[in-house]
Amino acid sequence: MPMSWADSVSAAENPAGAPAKSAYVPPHLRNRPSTDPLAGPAQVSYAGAAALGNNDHSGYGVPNVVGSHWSGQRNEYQSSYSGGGGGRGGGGWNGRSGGWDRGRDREINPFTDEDNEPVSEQESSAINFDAYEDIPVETSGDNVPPPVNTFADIDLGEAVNENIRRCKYVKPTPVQRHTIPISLAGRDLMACAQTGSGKTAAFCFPIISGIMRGQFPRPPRPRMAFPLALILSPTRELSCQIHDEAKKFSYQTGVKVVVAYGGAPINQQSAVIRSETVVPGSKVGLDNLREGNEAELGQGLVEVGESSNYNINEAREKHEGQKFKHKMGPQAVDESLKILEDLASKFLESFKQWEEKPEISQDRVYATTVNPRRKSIQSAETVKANELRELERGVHILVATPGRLVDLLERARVSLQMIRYLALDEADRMLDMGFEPQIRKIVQQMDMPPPGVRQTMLFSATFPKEIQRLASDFLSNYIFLAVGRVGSSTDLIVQRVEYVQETDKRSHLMDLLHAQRENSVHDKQALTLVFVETKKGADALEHWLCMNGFPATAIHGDRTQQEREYALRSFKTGNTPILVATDVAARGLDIPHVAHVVNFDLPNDIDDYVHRIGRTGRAGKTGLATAFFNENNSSLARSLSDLMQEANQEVPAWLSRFAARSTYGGGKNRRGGARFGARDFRRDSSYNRGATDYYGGGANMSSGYASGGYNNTSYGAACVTSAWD
DNA sequence: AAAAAAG
Repeated sequence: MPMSWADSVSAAENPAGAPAKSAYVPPHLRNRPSTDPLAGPAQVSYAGAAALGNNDHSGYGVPNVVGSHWSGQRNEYQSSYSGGGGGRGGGGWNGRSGGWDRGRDREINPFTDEDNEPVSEQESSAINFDAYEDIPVETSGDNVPPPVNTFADIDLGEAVNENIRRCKYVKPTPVQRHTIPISLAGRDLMACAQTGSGKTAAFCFPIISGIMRGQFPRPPRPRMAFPLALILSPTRELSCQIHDEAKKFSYQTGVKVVVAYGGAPINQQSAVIRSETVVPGSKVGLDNLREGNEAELGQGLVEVGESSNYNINEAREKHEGQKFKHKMGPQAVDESLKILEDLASKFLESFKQWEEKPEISQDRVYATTVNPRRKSIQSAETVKANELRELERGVHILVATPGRLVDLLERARVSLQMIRYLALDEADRMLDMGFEPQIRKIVQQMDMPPPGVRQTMLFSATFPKEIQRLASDFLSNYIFLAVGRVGSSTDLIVQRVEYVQETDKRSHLMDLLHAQRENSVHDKQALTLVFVETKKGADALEHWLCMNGFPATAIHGDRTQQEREYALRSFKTGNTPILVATDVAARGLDIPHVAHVVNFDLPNDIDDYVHRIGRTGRAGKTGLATAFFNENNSSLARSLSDLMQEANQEVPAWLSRFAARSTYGGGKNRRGGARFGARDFRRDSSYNRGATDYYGGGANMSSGYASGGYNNTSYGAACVTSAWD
């Protein structure tokens, strides 16, 4: 067997004796259930797959079992990269003992912090699983691995199975049933499935499981992150959501997930400093400093002296006790102050750089934080520093938005040369005009292994043909999978179109909201999501609604990240049950209990419409989608009326007339037929003309749960809702 | 034309 691309890279980068040749396992050989379990703890040099062969989960729930998961061979490399396994003596975060281990042993349990009240028996039994019984699934491609019926049929490893149980996932969703075997077989995938169909788990499970069992070359450089898997998504909120999910799925597996995105800091990023500007001699505000999620400093202030002296004792005097948000023992305070010390010295270092070298240097992160004109350091950059630090401490799965990732790549803080898994969520958006150059840069122009070496999975609810063509550049002998739209035959989402002149929209909306208020007196949780076309429009409508006594908030891309997250949280919790949004909220976001989506302004693209209304009717619950239509939307008339017809919705006569009058403009031909978001473009005659019948198998149809074996009694489990997200 | 994504 010739040396693979990855082998040659790791061999070149790893002259120091990492067993590169035996370390790389090609995708088609990975994840074999028959893999010698002994290979786990003994040989894993990077991913720490101890959990695989570790069926007794004595470590679970017992925080201080040192090394139960990272008990693989210790060596200097592992110590310096990921903080090492032992904790005592060796390595640790930033050379201090206990950094990484502390984080691992006290890995926060993502399953306990659910802010939602538990789902009652009654409510959960109301979840309409029957709606999914007949979801059609279409696959095409070469040698498609057969779907599985239960999680038990899939060998994801005991640690992942445990997390599936903790998530209360009873059985795989249709997209999971098909996708997981495909990705476990190492195959590339283009999957067309509605958000809320369980696709995040569908690509996370195989990635996590693969990382746990795989053997990978060691990261060649200590100050650079070498993720094994990359998950890209088009908005910050969606990246966060994926990160949160992935944390659950990887809990206690030793697989480390990091999220990177732009904008203001949030808690999920491990250490967050907020300070507007930092000037020598002034105070550095530290807020919400977190290390391994176990220590939190609130509103602390640290002096940064002009003389470059940072007096840790002074800081201790100031901060011990009262100023911490959460009470921490002296040891925790001690550790936190070490963190402060480290941060402060980095600040000072950056000041030196500024003084000595006003030019911004590319690879010196802190240098770029300096604004020579204002003689200050900008706060956004301090965030980046923390994200970087998190990355430096080791990452297996990186979840990111494209802009920030490009930034990290240009700064050479992240290398993609060890990527084995690439997942694009909302792939059609990622490959449209706005994003495509960045995605191409990331996937094709940096150091990511090519298709065939890495495994690539693309997911979206919609997949226009042109986008499929673009996307096929990123894939190798892929399988196309289309899961029928939920609600297509079951009317889970009732779609209504109303003719409303531009000037009447507000009063019309008010009527809707009034009616809804009356109907849902006893159901305070009925949330309404109102989509508008512009950011300005979102601000204006929010203001108008508030003026008129409706509890509304708004989200759009011109708001700060803090505002965006605040709005989303406030909406989710029902504090402000009306959310006015631009398309930033159209895709992928999982907001339970959205009862009504109002297209105050219709989008110009029918696919955007599909994504927007997909925010309701989730998890088998019914939802309502109302659209305001007028002459300005005539280009959408045809595709909208076709879509509604396909979904067995009532199409008003006036809309049909609009449709008949207009040419096919605003939308694309929905080639997929009534029940799919798209079909494999390779099956189009234009593509296959003259070619051998490579995909000769054609489409394989299978009806969702036709082959049974399901235990219907288990459908009513609590929190099953989230299995679909 | 607008929105999103880096600052």
